Amino acid sequence: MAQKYDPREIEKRWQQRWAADHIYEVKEDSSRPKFYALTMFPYTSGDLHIGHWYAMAPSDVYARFKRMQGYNVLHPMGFDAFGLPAENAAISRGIHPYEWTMRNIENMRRQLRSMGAIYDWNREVVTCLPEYYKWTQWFFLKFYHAGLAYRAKAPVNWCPRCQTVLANEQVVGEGFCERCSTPVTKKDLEQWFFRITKYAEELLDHSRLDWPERIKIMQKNWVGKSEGAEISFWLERQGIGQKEIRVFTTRPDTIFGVTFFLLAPEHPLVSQLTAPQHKAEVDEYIAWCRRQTEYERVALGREKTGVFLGSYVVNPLSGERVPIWITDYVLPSYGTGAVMAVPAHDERDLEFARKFKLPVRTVIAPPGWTGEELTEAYTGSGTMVNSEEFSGLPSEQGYEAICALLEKKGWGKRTVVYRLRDWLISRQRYWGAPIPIIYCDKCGIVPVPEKDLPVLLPPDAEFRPTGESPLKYCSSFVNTTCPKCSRPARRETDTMDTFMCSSWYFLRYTSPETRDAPFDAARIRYWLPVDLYTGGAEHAVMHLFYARFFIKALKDMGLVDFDEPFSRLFNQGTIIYRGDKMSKSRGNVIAPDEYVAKLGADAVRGYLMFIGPWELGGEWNDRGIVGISRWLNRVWILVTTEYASHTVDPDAERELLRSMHKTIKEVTGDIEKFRFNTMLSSLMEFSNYLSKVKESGVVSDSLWREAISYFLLLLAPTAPHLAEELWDRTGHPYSIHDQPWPEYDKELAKEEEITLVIQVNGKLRDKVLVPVSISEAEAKELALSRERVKAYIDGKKLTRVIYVPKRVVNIVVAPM
RNA sequence: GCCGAAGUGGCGGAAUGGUAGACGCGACAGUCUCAAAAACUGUUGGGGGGCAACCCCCGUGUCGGUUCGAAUCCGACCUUCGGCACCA
Repeated sequence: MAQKYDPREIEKRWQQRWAADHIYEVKEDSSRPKFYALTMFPYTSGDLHIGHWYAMAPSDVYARFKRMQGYNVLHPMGFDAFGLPAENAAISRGIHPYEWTMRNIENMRRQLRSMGAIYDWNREVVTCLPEYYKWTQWFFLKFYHAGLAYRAKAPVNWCPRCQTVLANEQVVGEGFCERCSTPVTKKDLEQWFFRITKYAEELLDHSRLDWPERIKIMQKNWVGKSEGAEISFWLERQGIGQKEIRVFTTRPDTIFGVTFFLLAPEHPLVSQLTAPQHKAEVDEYIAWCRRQTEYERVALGREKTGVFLGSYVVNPLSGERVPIWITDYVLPSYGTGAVMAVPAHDERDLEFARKFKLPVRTVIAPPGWTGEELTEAYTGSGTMVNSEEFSGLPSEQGYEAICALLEKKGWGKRTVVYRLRDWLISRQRYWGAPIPIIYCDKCGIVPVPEKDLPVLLPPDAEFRPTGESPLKYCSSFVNTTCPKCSRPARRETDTMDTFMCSSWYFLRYTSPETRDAPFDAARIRYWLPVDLYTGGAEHAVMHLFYARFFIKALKDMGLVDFDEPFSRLFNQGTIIYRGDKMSKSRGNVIAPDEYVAKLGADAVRGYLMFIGPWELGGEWNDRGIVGISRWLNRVWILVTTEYASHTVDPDAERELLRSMHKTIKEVTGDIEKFRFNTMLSSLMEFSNYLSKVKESGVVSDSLWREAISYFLLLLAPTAPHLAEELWDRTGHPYSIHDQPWPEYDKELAKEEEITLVIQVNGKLRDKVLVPVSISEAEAKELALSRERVKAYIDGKKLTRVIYVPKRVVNIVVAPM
């Protein structure tokens, strides 16, 4: 009696053997082409759920496939280990973040091992360990010395009740504190920034990247490039040290339609431009704005607000005097924080004008305009009117003419503005890499010397229930001496955004043991850039964007010789369970462990890939997985029970060879396209077919053995344990995972006969099996002579006969 | 509001200009069994006709169009999901 398929026993045994033999250890090898297949590393939340497996199992299949194709494949794994949840655990449960994180890593490593991936654990990277974050700090210093890091005041999320800074993730719903549900406000603090805006233009260039179109579009929108002009409006009032205020506009051609002028409430000239009799009202408005939450301020469909300052600017082209207002819809951080308002041609300005009864003047005539008042803002192009000497020009020409005039007179210039802001990397938290800066009363801002790195997190910090940064109150950490003058000094207590850690982890995988540098330069040259990066689309504009910036900056510093980290990007979809994205906080996670224990990792891997196209994600279904499990079981029986050849039928042999080569072709193509669902369908069809062949026993023993071994090779990336076991049991040398990927023979894969479909007026009327070699004339003649077709064409006029080789004959008839 | 993706049996999905529903789940029927489960075999889009082998009509979110032929291409719309959102 044959042994039963016991995935638990098989998987454990092979995982141990592979580990003992180090078969997945990766060495640099210049004789083979390299392939760096990277999967986004997980955050150390504690448990991997099925969503993580959905990201990791198919990418492991792809990496295994490349490996069998002869590439030297680096497919590493590590842990994104700094971050807020660890600190929250410390506050609520009294566990130190380090302990909480390391315990979680322990468990996640166990889960990852059970998946049977080709991760080389010698290359593991953990971002919260000093040997890693030392280099995160080192990079900070590099950026600092390159002039890419600076300190500035910036608003942070502030909970007035907890008296503490909140990270964006701690602001929940419509702008409330996660802990006490108080509306969150803004508070200005000195913080560290990275000058990512310096790379805005370069970051727009995706031309050499094989990335999904939608991610590129999201990044483009994030950069938000706008071309326009900067124009100076003259200040009427003298004696305030400045004669003009500059605005940015994308529509200089509408300048004759300016009927009022807007400043952000935060604009530095507001107080000087406020007339005494308006001061009280202006102060009150500014105070009101400050009380607004970010969410309220930016909420759409909100009524426009603002106050008149009591002063005026002069339009440089028309010489017209227009009133200055302040309003919160003008953002201080975009453009110049000042706007020339053209209500006739801007929706927001029109709303504002209507609310405050300000004049509206049409200066761009829409096609067919006859001088009536516009009912809504016209933002398109048209003919310029009411624009002095520019009247009559098409607005596109007017744009150019006005820019030229402004530049000639020195009143303005063409310019480009980006929505992208500099990257705020300061976090007022404990569980992150400390920013290696010291403040000295005498020397000012002093970077920690490289030799003193890492600046270690103090293990004895106190975690307060309010969530205030423990570093701030940890005197052993804060108090230090100035590296320059040796006097008492204070350490920076902010830590770095975790996106800093994930901006370079893929470099560290190449040489995690390197002590004297963040990475080994020669190995970086060998492995980088990453050939294929896979992960969730939620990182489209944060992680992926920061990492690109990071690498571009390193390139300019001469630390690496490439300027894009990820040549190809692929986003898998999301696994849904009970109508929602799987997450711990939603309480709808499916743990892989019980399925692995019951049905085996191979079944879980297979089922996840069978759900549908990888990029679409899908709903986890408890019942669906048994289909894969049953199939693996049938494969087991197919291969482990003996084959008995009765007769050898050459036609059957040819048919088996054809089927085999067709399957190789399809499986190879599907993996390349990440179509793992149809890859599995092909494998199933082939195994179903093999079962039929086995029943009839019409092929030779040797051909049967060959077919089985090819089948196992194709199955190996998907079900690595089962394939290895069956490879072993069919007498092949260890290991199947060191075998070359099979190649198909075009000639053998070719069909000999095809089903020719015969249509009349596009409707299917008959089918006939014909040799592939059939000629067009033969096919047409055959189609017209078919009994069933005649019934539809007799008595009609034959107008055309269309032949599509190997597919269809369509007979077109018309009534007589 | 803008940008992007997607709508196909009871369900997941296949087919990206040429046989709609591959493969799998579920359901139904059968084999085995005292019985049940498991396993295996068969049937399974809807409607209609025939004793039958079979045959006909309809059918890929909606409405139009292009084409000999459309799930697939084009136009308008509806729905769902993701992202951005007062950026001058």
